[in-house]
Amino acid sequence: MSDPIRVVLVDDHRMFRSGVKAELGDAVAVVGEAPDVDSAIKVVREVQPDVVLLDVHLPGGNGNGGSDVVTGCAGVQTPGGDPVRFLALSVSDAAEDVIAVIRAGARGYVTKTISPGDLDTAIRRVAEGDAVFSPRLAGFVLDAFGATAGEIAEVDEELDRLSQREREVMRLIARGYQYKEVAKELFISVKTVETHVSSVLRKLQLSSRHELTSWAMSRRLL
Amino acid sequence: MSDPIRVVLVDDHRMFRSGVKAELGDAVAVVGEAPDVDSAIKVVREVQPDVVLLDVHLPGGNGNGGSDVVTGCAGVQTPGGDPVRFLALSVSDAAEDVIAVIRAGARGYVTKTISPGDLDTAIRRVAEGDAVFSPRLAGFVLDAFGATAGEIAEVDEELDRLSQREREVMRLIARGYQYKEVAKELFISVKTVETHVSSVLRKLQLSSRHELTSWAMSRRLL
DNA sequence: GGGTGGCTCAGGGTCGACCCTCATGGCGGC
DNA sequence: GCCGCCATGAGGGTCGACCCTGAGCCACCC
Repeated sequence: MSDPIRVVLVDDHRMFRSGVKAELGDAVAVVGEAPDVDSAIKVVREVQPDVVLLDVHLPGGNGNGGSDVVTGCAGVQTPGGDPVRFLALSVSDAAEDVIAVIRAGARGYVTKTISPGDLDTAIRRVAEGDAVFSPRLAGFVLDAFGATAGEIAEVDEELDRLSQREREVMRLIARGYQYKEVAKELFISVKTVETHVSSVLRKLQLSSRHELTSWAMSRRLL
Repeated sequence: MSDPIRVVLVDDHRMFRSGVKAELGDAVAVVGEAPDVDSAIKVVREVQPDVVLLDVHLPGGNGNGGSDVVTGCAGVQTPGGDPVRFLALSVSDAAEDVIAVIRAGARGYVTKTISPGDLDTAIRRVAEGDAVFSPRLAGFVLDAFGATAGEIAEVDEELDRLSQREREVMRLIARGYQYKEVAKELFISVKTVETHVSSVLRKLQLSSRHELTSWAMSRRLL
């Protein structure tokens, strides 16, 4: 297995990161760690690892599928070099979490109950370009993707009409964040948040944040 | 600090247990581990640790407050020896989780985002009989227990402090009704609705209708 | 090069949410 | 009879939510 695989760990619990490192030992080289989305992006840019092992529920992410987490990282690929692969590591085995993550570009999804040996294997396979899923998840992952013939598409047409940024704003608003808080969270101005919210409400044909909350809940986006 | 404190770790994620051990190092002696409720009880009986550090959401527990986890362990005390203390370690910062755990007999509750140093301190304090809570949680823990004078009251005392009319208004507001709509529904003026809402928010120590919604949902009042 | 769409922001406006103070009348307890 | 709680409501204020217009920047596409 030539050189050890270079891995970046992203998880907001330092304890957990430490545990993964301890359990994996020399099997892989942990070349970076990050507790949140922003520093994750930075670290991944710097060290260009083979695999990013990341928790789905992160501060800065919305804890809700983590698509922005992964897509945020996805922009980080070096055109010339080897691609950076993402392996999601989550406590959740909910279908929507898994599908959102895969949709966002991750190559695998395993739960935190995985044994160190299996995790090692999963990391290697992802590094080689394979897709890896915990056995319990494999079934409905295949269902979801088989059913939609190629692209994910179709799943939620209304949601698809929103841009990435609009979706991020939408999720926070639906959760009860104030504009000011959303602005701080996303590092943009309150005015920009207003603009995005207006677009979201218009595109979804809703008229208030309360309806947005119901809408989001009915689609299990929260 | 004489002998190191003897700790049993209970968490279904081996990675996490390993991380805790690695981070705490020699500060405490991890004398046992368990991934689920049954083996936790067995291990605790065997080794009689000073402190049990346990995740709230465990297989075998109901993932819903974890009271059976802790009560299960609570029966394990040796009459003669030093008492075994429980420190809950959870990803959740939801009030109901915290209160259920405390109610079940735990002496502290910290979130998994805690730093190793703080966790060490928390373990020591719990071992000495103190109660320890993450700062964010301390507030409503005190509220919950101060308000109910000793035992957790059978009925919801906070809810009892609301008058009949206030409760009606509260329900509608929590459902997303606008003041105007509530007024029409109850045949009173908007100004009266405002007054009631203010009372409700003050009595429940909330600050917005969004928090009201969460509060009401957490009590299944919707 | 021009068009399109996404992301960013500003000014300025309406209206709802929430607060404080104040006032009325009824009802029950000390 | 006074006090306290409740229900009702008004006046007046601050601030957040939401809208419209307009605008600059960038990336992509034809």
